[in-house]
Amino acid sequence: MRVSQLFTKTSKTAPADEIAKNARLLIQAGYIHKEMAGVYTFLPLGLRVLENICTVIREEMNAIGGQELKLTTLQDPELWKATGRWDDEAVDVWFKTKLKNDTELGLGPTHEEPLVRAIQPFISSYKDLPVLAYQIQTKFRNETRAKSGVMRGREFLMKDMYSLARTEEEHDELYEKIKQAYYRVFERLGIGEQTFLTFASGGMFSQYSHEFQTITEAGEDTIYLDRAKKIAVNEEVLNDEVLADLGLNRDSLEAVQAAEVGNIFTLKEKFSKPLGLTFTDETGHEQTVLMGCYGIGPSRLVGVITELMADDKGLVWPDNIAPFKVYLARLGDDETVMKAADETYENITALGVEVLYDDRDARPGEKFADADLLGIPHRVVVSAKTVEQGKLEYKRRTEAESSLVDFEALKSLLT
RNA sequence: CGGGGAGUGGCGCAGUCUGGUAGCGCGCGCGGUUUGGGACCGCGAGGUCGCAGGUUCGAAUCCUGUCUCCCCGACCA
Repeated sequence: MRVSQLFTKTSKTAPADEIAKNARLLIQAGYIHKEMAGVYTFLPLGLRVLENICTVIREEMNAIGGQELKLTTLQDPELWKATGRWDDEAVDVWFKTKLKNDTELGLGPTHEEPLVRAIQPFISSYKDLPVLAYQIQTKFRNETRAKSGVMRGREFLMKDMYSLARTEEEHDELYEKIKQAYYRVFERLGIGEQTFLTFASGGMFSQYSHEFQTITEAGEDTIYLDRAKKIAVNEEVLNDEVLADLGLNRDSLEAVQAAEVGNIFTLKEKFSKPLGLTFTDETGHEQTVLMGCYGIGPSRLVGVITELMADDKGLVWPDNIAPFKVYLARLGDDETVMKAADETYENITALGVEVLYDDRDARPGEKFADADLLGIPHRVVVSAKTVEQGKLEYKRRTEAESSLVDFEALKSLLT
């Protein structure tokens, strides 16, 4: 992609009405556009990052046998009345609307009910189980206060997986398998080091749920962390009984701010029972399916990764989720430089590496500043100097010094 | 929802207290000089001053109402 063709531009100033670092930088760099409070458009560069995150998640969900589907955004009140969750008292974040004929509808804040109803016709025997089904879908939640940029929106993207098991043992196995997949996801997204399994409230059906909390000042939760054991306890469930149960010592805990990037829940029969999701077991008896649900917020992750990695020059993306891997800056417009830069663009692209080629008639400082602000992990410069020496200038976003390399060396740095 | 702050060209801001018909920087267009960390000169385009009502000869400025945005708190299935 040529910068001259990209319709977004960077700005020298951050928006005045945002305080959250993630929103300020993502808007300044042209990754997102704020539509309303808590509602953000993903522009081309931002969408690439979001899609790259989704790709990592999909690969890991598919690797453990997850089957992707897409549930609807519009929700049928009758379905939710069956589980008692249509009532605003029970779920206070509903966006509700109406059909022309006055029938009420909702915009899905989560999807347990519709998932159960969509899958129910296909589950009748123990032979049909277990199942892992997931989707990546826009959720709508009427938060009283949106905040923290893309980390807490009213409209946001979520990956939600649902497990359907025959027995508690089977459920536990699935739960553990998904937990391990989550570790791999956060590892691949470059936040594995800062992300901790955290014990949180399990609701009515299990003692705990597990959150994946990433340490960042921008986070909304306070967690108590045992770094050596690599586990944490959410402030909301912290008490002596819980600590004893988890084998943790209060003195070895460290209180830190963290952002919830994933949450896994045991649901047991909470939704399957009222909605009649049952199967016939080996002995011919009807049993209720045991469920679990497992969420990751890709759009929130864009914000969390920004908060965690950005520096004073702008965004910083890990290789595998960057919108482009290489920022190719052409300095000068001599014919030889133009030709060399065009060739370099083609050569790197031919390696299967995505390049953002700054072919603009702009001064070096502006190109370097944009390369930094956009957070592209590798920068390559073609100029009269490099052409003269038959080399390319290479620098990582996170390093201060550049070096001259030949194409073969560059190739090994990029692949 | 309670408390606090703010809405003025695309972006960042001044002007509001003390009413007199809107200004600066960036960006944008044209011309020229420039070219290794956001260059410079000249010319130019661009604004219902959030919205509605009121006071006044006259309102960005005063009054009333309303909408929106941000922050703190509460809330977070």
